[in-house]
Amino acid sequence: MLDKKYNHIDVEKDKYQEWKTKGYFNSGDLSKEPFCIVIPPPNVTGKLHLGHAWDTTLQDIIIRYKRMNGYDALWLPGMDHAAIATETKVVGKLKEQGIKKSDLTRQEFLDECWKWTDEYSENIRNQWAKLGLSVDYSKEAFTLDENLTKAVKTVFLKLYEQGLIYRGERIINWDPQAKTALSNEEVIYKDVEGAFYHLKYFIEDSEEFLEVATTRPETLFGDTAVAVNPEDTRYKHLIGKNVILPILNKKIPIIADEHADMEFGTGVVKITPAHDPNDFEVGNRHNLERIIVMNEDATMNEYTGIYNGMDRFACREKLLEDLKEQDLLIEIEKITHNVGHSERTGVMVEPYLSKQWFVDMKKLSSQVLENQKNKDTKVNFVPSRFEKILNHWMEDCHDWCISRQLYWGHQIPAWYKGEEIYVGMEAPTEEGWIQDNDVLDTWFSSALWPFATLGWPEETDDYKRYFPTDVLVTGYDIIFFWVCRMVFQSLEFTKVRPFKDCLIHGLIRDKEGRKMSKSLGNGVDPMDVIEEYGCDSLRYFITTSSAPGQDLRYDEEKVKSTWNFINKLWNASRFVLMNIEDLKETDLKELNIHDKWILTKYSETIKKVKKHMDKYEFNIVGSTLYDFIWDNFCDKYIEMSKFTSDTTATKSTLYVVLTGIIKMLHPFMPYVTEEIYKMLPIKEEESIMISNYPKYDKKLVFETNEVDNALEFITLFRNKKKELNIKDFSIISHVDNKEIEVLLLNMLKLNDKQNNNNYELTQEIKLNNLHIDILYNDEIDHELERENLLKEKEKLTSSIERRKKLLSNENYVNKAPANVVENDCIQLEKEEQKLEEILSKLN
RNA sequence: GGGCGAUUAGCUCAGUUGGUUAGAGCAUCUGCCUUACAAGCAGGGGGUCAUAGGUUCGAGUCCUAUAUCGCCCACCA
Repeated sequence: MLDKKYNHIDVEKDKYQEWKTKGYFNSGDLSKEPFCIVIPPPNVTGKLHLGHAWDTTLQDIIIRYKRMNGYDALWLPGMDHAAIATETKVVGKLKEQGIKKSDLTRQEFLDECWKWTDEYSENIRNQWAKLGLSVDYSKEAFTLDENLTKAVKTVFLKLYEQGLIYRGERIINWDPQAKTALSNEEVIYKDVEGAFYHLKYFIEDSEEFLEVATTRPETLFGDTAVAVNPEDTRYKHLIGKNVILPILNKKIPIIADEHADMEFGTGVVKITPAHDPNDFEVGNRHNLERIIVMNEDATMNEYTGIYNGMDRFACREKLLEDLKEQDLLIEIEKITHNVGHSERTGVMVEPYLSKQWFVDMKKLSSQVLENQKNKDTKVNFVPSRFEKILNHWMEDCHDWCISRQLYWGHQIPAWYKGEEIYVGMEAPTEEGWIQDNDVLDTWFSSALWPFATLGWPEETDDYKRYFPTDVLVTGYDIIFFWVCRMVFQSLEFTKVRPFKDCLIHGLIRDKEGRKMSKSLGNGVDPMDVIEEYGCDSLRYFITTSSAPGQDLRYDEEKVKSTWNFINKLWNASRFVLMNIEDLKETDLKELNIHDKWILTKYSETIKKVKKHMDKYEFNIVGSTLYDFIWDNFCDKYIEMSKFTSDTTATKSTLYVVLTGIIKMLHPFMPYVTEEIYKMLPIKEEESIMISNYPKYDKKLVFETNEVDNALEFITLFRNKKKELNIKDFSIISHVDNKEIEVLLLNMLKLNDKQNNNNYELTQEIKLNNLHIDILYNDEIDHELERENLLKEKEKLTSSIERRKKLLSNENYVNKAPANVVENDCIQLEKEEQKLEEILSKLN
């Protein structure tokens, strides 16, 4: 016998281990049609948060659903080495132990990273288990695995051979703490308080000066020109002359370049080709020298004279003091401006001239745009609006800086000997070649994830069977980081899309709608939620509480209410199990009217649920099941079934519907549904996980009008009775249909109310063909009754008027769907009848 | 500057290709311990669907503006 209350701790105990041991998570049944999802590999940097719980639960729902629908479902798990993210963490951990990265050799440092990875990947696996995820561990991958490494090298080599990967000096985003280059996507722009520093650049052999405004005065050591707009009449005469660079007292030319905006500031801009991307372009156009003035850690270098060795910000302060002293500082104009920060270390990014590896994006991105025009081969975004993010990013993308000055990652397969470069799968055999020290951007390897994890570049059985994958599930925040890159790499190397569908979900927010973040301290640990409310509650809440693509506020009250729903299911199951203990086989031959009624609602529910499951509309599935289970099954059918629970038909119906319910809920709530399934007296499989999903069966669909009508009548009767405020009464039934009459008398508890005739008054209760009189003594408030009747009369009158008007409108009658118009007629008739009754009572 | 989303009950949100008088959870009010469940049951109340136009027989839904909030991208010497 089940406990009276659902206990999620007991229910969730040991089940995952059992499923895993029995091999239910494993794919590979070649007799079935394949279906594949690859997990977005979490970084091995920490623990999973609610966003992961959401993302992975969605995938688990899809994979369990497909498995139950007879597919060979492969959900391939894995993790990402997360180059800079992990390296930053490991550096931090070493720092706590008083060890600097530079104290270790490359290999020693990598050993530390592997230790970290082992520890954290085990944590993540434990969390996957806590979340009940049915991933196929036999296929688990890691971005630094041997075959992934091979894929990475192959891609690098092939792109290099095509000239789509090149090495060059460019202005890149430099993270001075991690001492590495970053891609544009790893830079986060934040509004910060800053200033425009207006400086005097004196014109050579003159008392006149140009007013130059800059937000980064410390870069002036790298100035190799000042630019004015060629059309700018204020300065035209100065073009070709020189100005004296403050502090260094060096002559630099005044040049004319479109880059100088006449409308902005003074119209004069200092040109620092080694420290600004626009200035770099200007420098190229005018053949200007590129002078780097900072070291890798953003301290000033020897080129800056007395400032050598100072941090960039300290230098700025001291420099401003010195400029002020020399009367070269005109004004400090406070502004807020957008400044780039490193996504991982949080420090201000320094635009910095550096020799790096880049991917030329022109061909790759145009392939994506071209492919998205073909509806048979494109990636289908769900919701479709997110396709715009992909297209937009592909239309306007800069070359991708892929080299990182880190240890943790795929070391770039390029070797140097003097000026020579060799790119290949293995080191050249001759002496004297030295491999590039740098590693690749972590997204370079994760871009290959969907096909590399399945064995590419080898034509493995898995690759042939499961690729392209069926659906990728991820948040909208990483479409341009990751989804875009998977798409263009896949198109280039496998010639097909990496996944047919791309299901996008939103971000998880706190109760006030703020992003969950460490700095706000408003993060919620999914493991805590699971502890308190159970995994099933969390999973159902998180996947059914928002429309596709919308953000979701985490609200503990709603998790609680989900727990209540599960408790409801639990108790309904308790009731059913108590009543079907002796059921040996189902027999739906001699059904009672209410059995037919629930079987019909059940069939409709299956149809609707499947339709929305197939469209990934889990919120609709959630509410459909909730309504069916709570309102129809529990509140109505179970109540009705109590009067026929000794019949095989009702027992069978209870069994069939409950079994179907738990199967449809299983993808959302794997644990409680398994627990209930195991207690069923008849079951097709030893686990619900491997049972068959319910199928819509026409034979279980019946005409249900009579019961629907009866249920409506029950509500009406209860209302009337309450209105009359009577305790003592009798009834006379005028119901013709015996089965319906029995149902009504049972449900309304009227069986012992039919024999007493000593009452003065009669209240008719009628609905369509149903009619029961209540006999009672006059205890009621006539005023109140009259008031209610008047209210109802008014309501009916206006509704009748509305309908009459509608129906007299030819346009409406001709153009609206027939069933809508027909329904209007029926309703109108009913309302008129009702109104007549009310009028007669009022007189 | 470009784009996207949101605006619906006190709160959090649904609302499918336009089709009855707009739904749910929580909260609230009334009455019930009816042997599956009081974390429950039976009933209520509560909404000019942000604003203004338009299309249509019919608009929460489609179109055009506007407002407020949020996000993304780009620019910012």
